[in-house]
Amino acid sequence: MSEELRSQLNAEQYETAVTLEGPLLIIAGAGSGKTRTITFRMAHMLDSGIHQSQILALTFTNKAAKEMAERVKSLTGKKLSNLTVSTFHSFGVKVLKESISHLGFRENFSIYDQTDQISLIKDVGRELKIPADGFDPYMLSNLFSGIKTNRIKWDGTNDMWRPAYIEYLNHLKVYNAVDFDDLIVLPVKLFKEYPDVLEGYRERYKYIMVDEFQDTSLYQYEFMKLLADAHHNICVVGDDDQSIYSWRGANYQNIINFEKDFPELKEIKLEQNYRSTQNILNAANQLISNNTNRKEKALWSGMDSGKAIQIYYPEDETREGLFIAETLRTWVVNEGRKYHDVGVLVRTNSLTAPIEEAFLDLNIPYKVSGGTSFFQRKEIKDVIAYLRVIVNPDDDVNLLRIINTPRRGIGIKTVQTIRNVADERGFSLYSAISALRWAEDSPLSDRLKGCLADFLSLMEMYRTRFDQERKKGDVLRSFIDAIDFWGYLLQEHHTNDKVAKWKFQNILRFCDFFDRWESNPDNLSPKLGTYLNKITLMNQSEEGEEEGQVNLMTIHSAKGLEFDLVFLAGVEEQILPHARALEENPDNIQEERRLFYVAITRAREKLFMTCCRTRRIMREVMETGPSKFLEEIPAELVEFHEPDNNMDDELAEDLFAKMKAQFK
DNA sequence: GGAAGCGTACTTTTT
DNA sequence: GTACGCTTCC
Repeated sequence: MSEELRSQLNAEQYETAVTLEGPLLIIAGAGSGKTRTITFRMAHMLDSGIHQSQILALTFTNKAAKEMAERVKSLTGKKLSNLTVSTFHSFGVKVLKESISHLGFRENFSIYDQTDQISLIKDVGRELKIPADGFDPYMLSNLFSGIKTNRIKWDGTNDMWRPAYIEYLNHLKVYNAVDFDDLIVLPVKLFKEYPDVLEGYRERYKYIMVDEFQDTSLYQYEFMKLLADAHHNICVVGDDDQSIYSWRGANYQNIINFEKDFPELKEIKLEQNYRSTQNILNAANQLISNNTNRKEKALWSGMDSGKAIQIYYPEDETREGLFIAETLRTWVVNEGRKYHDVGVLVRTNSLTAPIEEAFLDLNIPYKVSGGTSFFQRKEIKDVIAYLRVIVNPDDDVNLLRIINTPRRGIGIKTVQTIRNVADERGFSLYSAISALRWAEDSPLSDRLKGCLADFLSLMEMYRTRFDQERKKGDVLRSFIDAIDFWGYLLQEHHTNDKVAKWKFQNILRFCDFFDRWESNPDNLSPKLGTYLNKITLMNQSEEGEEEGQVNLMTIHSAKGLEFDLVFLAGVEEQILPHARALEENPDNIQEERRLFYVAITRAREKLFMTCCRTRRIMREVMETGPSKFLEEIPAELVEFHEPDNNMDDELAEDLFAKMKAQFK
């Protein structure tokens, strides 16, 4: 490694970056320069003659994958189109794309997100005539996920759902569809049952790196271990204190499994924090020391103690939003800072709404990450559903979504008839429609047969066009025109054509995304199916990295990020710790504390927390109390700003109204 | 049989 | 805000 790069790392970071062979466990405390260290490590690998195609780096979010790839590229100045940096799930897709036929699926399979999965479970319920009361598709989706990944066993309490689960699996197979869990579970199955497939990947990927290791599930660990077992060049980086995905199967016991499975490992701790002031760090350290069963860490910072943590008690969530908006604007204006250096964090997505309102009122530029993503919007999902059926006609869930959207006279009764035929013959709906189209003894009227025939020829025509034509973006535009989606939107929103216009704008944006993806030179095989699989795994529209915007997001999506100024809103009992998490299992208090820890350690210079005295939760105004986690932060690190009781409600209301008017 | 209109409940975190 | 269910109308 060059002297210049070396001088940018401390001793432990350097050791991490130059240890390329053998198993390596990095315990990287919050803000310890983890990303920098592992990008340097990858750069060093490339320098040492390891070919880019031999490296596999696995992350949890697309954002993290993208960032890591970009940083390695800019550090080395190389193009690196053969370097694999991807999420576990995307890597699973890649494996399945190549070899899923062994498992009885075809390579044009659909991926079902939780929404699709829930529609499928509803269909299964209807088919098995399960009475609606006590049938909770959302709960079942979690149960099935637990069963599939061995986190939950069948027992006396859930046994009655077994037939539904079996039916669910059958349907996936018939529809040629896989769910999110399958993206990990099926590759593992493939590796175990077809050793030559596994061998191929072991040959190729000689160096593996796993980021956010504390968030791996037992299944993902197995996936990773199968790949690494041949050569043992595996580096995992994690921090048990930042494990916040246990509800999704993450299990930081994997750190212990790793020590057991790779006993010759080298362990390095990165404990110097380069991010936060000493005050912020002390608060975080004190808080997290209340958790048991941690790996001991002594995070220290070379920085000044900095400002005390500020705690405010707004009257309600509207004023909380205004307080945050006001305060951060003052900071930006008075100290000449940028809006993008501010992060506003919340426990749940629903808490963003009042804060957004305040930002809109005061004209503060902001962006929300997480929440309902662009690709989850109804109009976009509809278009995607069409494309899914074009790629994979057997995909019943998506077929049902679009068969009568826009309306083409195929209603519930007709679908029911088709469903019966499909079930009788073990067909998918699409095959059943094809069979019924010309059938003499068809139970359908000629008019309906005509509608179905039109639908089929539309889909078939565009399947050919998407296959054969170069500019698929234009094919997509032509398709949207052919189904008259604009007319449909107008009709659906005849009371408010602004909504229709906005939705159509989104569709056009979607077409633009598609163009950009298609014309990206790194994109070796721009096939429609590949694109669909990619966006199903994409949470937010990666585009739009605009500067100068306040970042508003959940704590979960803030992991890995840092901001000069951080606001943590809704620091109240019931919210942080979240009531539902504790209800599920009182031990979850530790994970809630880790969430709080992650939130605090996002801040570099200044940290504000707000607890409302009352808050509207689902239309009801509730009295709320401050989070008990606040008591775990040493008082000398904190400045409390007690609510001003002299100011009565009306007066305050008036004041805020004036304040708002002033900035309109 | 299919479409349109209205009311109600929903929101813990994400690949 | 939105998705779903129920009722009513064509």
